[in-house]
Amino acid sequence: MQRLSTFFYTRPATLRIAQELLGKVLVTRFDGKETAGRILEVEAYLGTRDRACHAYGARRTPRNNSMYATGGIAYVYRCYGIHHLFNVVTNGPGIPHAILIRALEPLRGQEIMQHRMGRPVPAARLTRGPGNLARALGLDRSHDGRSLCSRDLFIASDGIVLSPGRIGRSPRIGVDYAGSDALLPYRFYIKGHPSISGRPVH
DNA sequence: CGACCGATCGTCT
DNA sequence: GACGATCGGTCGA
Repeated sequence: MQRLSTFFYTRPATLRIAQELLGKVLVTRFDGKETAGRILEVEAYLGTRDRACHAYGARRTPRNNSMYATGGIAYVYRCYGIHHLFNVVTNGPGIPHAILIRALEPLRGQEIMQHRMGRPVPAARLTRGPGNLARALGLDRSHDGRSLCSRDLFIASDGIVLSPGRIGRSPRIGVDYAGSDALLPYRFYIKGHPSISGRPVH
């Protein structure tokens, strides 16, 4: 397992990074409990001119402040008062790009994930959907702004390389309020995987 | 299968 | 005071 370096995240190529994150492994080691999952589905949010992005119009508030930091940190926010959504901040300082992680394939610590969900959950649904996976990995607002090159929070490559033909692409989910930007094809996923959220568009 | 609905609360207007 | 980058359950076709 090779941990991704700061350089991976700070490149000014968020759409490329989004695709490269597919197949990588997100790991948390909180409270001595290791949980890990392979990234199956992501969405890119491209800063101040993207209506679906929290930084649209250069909006900067206490909530989205970490988007403006340099790449390689987490942006975690609360959604609908219930869920936490985990993002990877990319690009250089002052450029508020981020990639939402939408689905994982559970690899390690499934017992711990089950316990965190607080109710019986089928294995395939444990880390399907951004709210579910954040909960399963123990991610919450307290991790906002944390480095993704930490001992207890990081993304690694285990050498698995996806052929381009296995990557699907579609508009982002749940951003109808974004007008024409809701149509931008900034969602990427591994085709045909049972833990993909929403409906794959081929 | 698709449509709809309630939960629940921090954030911003 | 309104609103979500969601989720799971329910209802009807």
